[in-house]
Amino acid sequence: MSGVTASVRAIWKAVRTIPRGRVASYGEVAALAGLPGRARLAGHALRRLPAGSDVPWHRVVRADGSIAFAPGSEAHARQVAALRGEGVAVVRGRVDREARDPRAMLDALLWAPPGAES
DNA sequence: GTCTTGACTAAGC
DNA sequence: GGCTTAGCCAAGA
Repeated sequence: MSGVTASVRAIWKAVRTIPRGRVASYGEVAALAGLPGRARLAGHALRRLPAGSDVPWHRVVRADGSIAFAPGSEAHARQVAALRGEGVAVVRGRVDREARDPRAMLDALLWAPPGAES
């Protein structure tokens, strides 16, 4: 359809499963998309993301919870603002631990894998 | 067709 | 906490 590969679309779909007020790392998103270890692919998928899409890309951060964009950049500020708007605390360019608590990994399994919702 | 770059990660120092 | 190395895949030149 849009020239993007199925893998990229799988990433987008996975990002949409991230619950509001919660964040996921690129690696988690890739795993959710059925592509474990392809974290870098997740980054490309988001970069390929068309403007105005319904994909909450701002909920995707690095493995350590830091924003992938360079601090001070417009994209960085926009992501921080979007996260805060959902109740996610962002300090020094990193999301608060609460949003990426290890226990949240259990929730990841409850996010319902593709095709399991409702 | 090959080479480089990139919104990454894990491991080692 | 930081920097470097190696591995991964896709898009652009």
